[in-house]
Amino acid sequence: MQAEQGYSGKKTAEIVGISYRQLDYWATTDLIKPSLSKAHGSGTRRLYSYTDLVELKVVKTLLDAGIKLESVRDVFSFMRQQLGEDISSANLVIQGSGSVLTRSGDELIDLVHNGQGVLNILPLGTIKDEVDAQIVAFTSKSSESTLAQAESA
Amino acid sequence: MQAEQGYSGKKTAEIVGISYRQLDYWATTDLIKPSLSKAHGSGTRRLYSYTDLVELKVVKTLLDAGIKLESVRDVFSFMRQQLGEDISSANLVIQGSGSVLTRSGDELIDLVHNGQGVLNILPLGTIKDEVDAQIVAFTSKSSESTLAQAESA
DNA sequence: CAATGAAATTACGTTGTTGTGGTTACCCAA
DNA sequence: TTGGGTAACCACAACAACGTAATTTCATTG
Repeated sequence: MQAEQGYSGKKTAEIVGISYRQLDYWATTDLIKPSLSKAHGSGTRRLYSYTDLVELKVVKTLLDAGIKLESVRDVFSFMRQQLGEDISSANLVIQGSGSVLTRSGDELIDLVHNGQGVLNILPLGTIKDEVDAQIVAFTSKSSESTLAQAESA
Repeated sequence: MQAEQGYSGKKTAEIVGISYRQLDYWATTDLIKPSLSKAHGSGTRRLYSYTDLVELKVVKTLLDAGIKLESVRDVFSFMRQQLGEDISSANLVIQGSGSVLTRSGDELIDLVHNGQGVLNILPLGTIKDEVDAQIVAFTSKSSESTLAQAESA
């Protein structure tokens, strides 16, 4: 038996807390596509990676905060490049046109102090924690699998 | 001849930088209605106050920042009470469900530091300045009228 | 008072993001 | 190999937030 080879569409939607319709729509409209295995017709299966889960959760969080999906699309055009490793301590800051990833708290405070337009601040550490919690909650029944394994996807 | 008795619909839209359709839609759907004179049928005129202009500019700024109008409606349910006098130094902070007005910068920093969910920060001083600038720009031709008079509306 | 310009109203179309439900086609187990 | 389950796909409806273009009705000027 293989270890978790990623997350199915249905399980992904459950973990992230979105509807399957949303997951599907976002995939077909090129917002977030499954990086492990893309669909190629009816009957085929999508396979999402752990990083995909985090990105999807970011989308959901922004939507819950009242941001339009259209704006979320813009954010991800930028964020996809920067989103490398230690997201945990970073903050995503959206300023009208562009977006920034701040590593230290000081950077963030500077932005807030100088702030001219609207600032939108999203702590990524919290996002990751929530995803981890939901993974544990939904994978507990499926026997053997540690979080460490899950995140390596 | 009377001094500026408020702002007409068309002039208001120009000053704030929105379409007349938006102004109309927001009025008929009870987001922001003209406080000096409401419409009561075709041919009648709406009359907006200076405070109305600032509120409208807040709406536009939030829209430009990618916030859904539906969320803006929620914000104004709250903000309408607090929006009294010295807005200039205040910041509007939106946190998922509710909103807060911070007077000092320290309050704001605290919120950012503790921040769990998504924070949306809007400096109201800038808004007021922009409205003032546009009032001057559009009222210059209409002869006599100082900004002090305009703000007293 | 009548005409005219302007502003509110109405009507219809559009677009993006879903919900719902049916259809197709693959994957896997028996 | 052959079903059966399931996941992707498709079609349609709905809704909010407008754009655009008549159309009504007032306010004001001559």
